[in-house]
Amino acid sequence: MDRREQIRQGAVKVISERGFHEATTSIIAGAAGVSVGTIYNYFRSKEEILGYIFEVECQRRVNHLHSLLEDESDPPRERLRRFLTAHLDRVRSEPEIARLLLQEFRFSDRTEFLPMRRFASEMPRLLGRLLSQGAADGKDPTVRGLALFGAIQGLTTQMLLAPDTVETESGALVDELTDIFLP
Amino acid sequence: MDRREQIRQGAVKVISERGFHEATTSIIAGAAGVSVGTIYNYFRSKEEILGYIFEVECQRRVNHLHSLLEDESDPPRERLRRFLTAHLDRVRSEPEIARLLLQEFRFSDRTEFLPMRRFASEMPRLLGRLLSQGAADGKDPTVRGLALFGAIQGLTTQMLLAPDTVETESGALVDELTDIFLP
Amino acid sequence: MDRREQIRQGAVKVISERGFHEATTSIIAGAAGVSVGTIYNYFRSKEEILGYIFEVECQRRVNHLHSLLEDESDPPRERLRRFLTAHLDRVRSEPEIARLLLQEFRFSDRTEFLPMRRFASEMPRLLGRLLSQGAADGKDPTVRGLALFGAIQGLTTQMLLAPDTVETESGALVDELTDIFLP
Amino acid sequence: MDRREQIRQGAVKVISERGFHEATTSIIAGAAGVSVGTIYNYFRSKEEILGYIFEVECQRRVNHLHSLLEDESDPPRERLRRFLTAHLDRVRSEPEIARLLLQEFRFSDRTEFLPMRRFASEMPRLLGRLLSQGAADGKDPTVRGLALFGAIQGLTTQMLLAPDTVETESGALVDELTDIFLP
DNA sequence: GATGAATGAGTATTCATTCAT
DNA sequence: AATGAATGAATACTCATTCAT
Repeated sequence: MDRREQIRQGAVKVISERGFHEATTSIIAGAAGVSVGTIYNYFRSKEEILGYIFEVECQRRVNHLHSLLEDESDPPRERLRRFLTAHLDRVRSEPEIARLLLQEFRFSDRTEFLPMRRFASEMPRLLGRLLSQGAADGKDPTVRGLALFGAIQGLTTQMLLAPDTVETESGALVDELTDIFLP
Repeated sequence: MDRREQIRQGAVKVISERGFHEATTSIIAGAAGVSVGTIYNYFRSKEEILGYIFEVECQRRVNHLHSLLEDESDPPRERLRRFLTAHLDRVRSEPEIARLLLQEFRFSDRTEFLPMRRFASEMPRLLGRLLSQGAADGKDPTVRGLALFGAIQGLTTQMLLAPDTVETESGALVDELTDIFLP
Repeated sequence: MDRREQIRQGAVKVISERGFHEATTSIIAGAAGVSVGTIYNYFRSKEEILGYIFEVECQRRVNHLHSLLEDESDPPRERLRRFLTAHLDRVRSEPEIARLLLQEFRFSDRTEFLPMRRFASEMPRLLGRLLSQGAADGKDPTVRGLALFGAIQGLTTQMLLAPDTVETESGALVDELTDIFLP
Repeated sequence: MDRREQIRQGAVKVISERGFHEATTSIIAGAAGVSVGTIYNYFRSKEEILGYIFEVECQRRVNHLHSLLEDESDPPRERLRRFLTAHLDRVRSEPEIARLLLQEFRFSDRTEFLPMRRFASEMPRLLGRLLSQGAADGKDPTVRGLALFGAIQGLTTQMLLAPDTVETESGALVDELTDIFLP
């Protein structure tokens, strides 16, 4: 039984529901099915748990985008659609993690939060590259990458906050976003 | 002297620097030039201060957008540019407030955080309306509004986190965003 | 009401009974008649309380010895007797403090424990000076000072540990000690 | 391999460096080259280890003094000198143990600390007997025994705390102490 | 016997909030 | 209204001890 993973899962559940600060170590321990002490056999601090959650989830997303960029068999437009679809699916299937990622982002430069920072700089860069493959107009892709990254966050936030206002089915959402950024 | 305003200003300074949770009431009181006790004569709780900050700042932004919508003398594209320019200027002149707004957003549905929620639903709606005035293609403007709102947030975040990666001058940024959303 | 003093007294009682480590802040607070929080309005930490206790008590003893040294109207032998008598009286009237001083002495060089260290170096020096006034044999008084200081501690310890084995009345004890060190 | 002894030695090292309370069982285990669990196969509790350390070290000292008392071939003065010399040598060669003995003495009457208590009552008694053999003045040797015992402790403490203030070589120290107590 | 992962009671410290002055 | 001392609930983290392997 992988304790570190077990604790991570308990923490995701609790933190996404109550926020990091209201998620006490003892509640996390309860949700993970271990005792408080055990948490500290696998993590140096409560914050390290949050850092680890980001590490795992961010890596997952960055990896996916990387693989789409390397695979050049499909046109960029198609690859963007695939990424957006996968993202929205993940939001719908694991809303707690999405909520946690959006909510618990920390500006802080503590090492525990480095993965968050790297994620926030890497994703826009990669998205920018994808866009510039699609619209080879020679422009600096930075701004468009950031805009797309932000747009995705904006839509995700809305889906989590007020799902009924974004009733559009995933497919249509993806179409619209794609049209905006790769018209 | 408007005590409530005085306290709000102290709180903005302190919270934007240290985050809401590390901003103790006594530090806020110090920054505001009042005593802890006085805070509680004007606010029911520490969270109410945060709520009030959002109320003021969000209202300011919503009002501006409203006025742009009502004034139909200029074409939508021009009005969008004006809004984006004003926004970026505000970020550059009051980065602490921008940081605070981005960082302290709460999903929670406590009444104290209602202004945040309303802001997060009102702004995309208004932005959507502006966009649909510009591209009267009959499509539901919801998604585009959310995307633009998110894009603005994404750029703002980056400007605060890593200003040197978004060296583009305000004008160019505005141009690019406008081109994306009202091509 | 002098809170710092009030807390010091509560702490002396509790620490002398249970030892520093078993004396929890909440028990100290209870004994002092204040709440835990109040302790931290007057002391930075639990250890600072111990430091303060030593500061007060050590100062008291050092001062007394100083005054005896300055007053040269009586012969050294008489002054030594007066010091010993005063010391034994204090042990009998405030055994908890004596116990605490003997028990909680810390080798540690944390600033909180500086008063203890200074006490442990100052007293032997002063006692040595007193002895050398009495037996002007030109010898270095260091060793005799330390020996006397230690002898006093030894007797005190025994009086606290097993009072019945040192049944000798104070006067006789003082006589014997004086005879040993100023024969 | 005598596990109990092995653990005792690890504990002496760790406790003398960090103090009993900061010496965690796991650090002791590490220093002893066994695992935490093993400690509890040989000791009922952490405190029992401390008790055992005192038992061994105190016994060693008491035995030595006993043997000096029984061997009446040398005059008492010479025997006192031999004891003091041996003691100071031991302090210089094993300062950690001396430090531990001085620092971790417990007034508590828990059985674990009985050896300390017995030591603190036995040694002065034996020292008193030695002194009374040397100065057969018929006086009760109790006080002088306690005084000598305390004096030895006082000098030892100083040697450990501030070795440079007691630069006198061992021989001279012994001479002075002997002169004081057996003039 | 040896191990070391799991346990959870125990504790110093913080800080929002109150209320007597 | 303004103050700030007093409050005590709340919480992260430690570590002696146990016990299944």
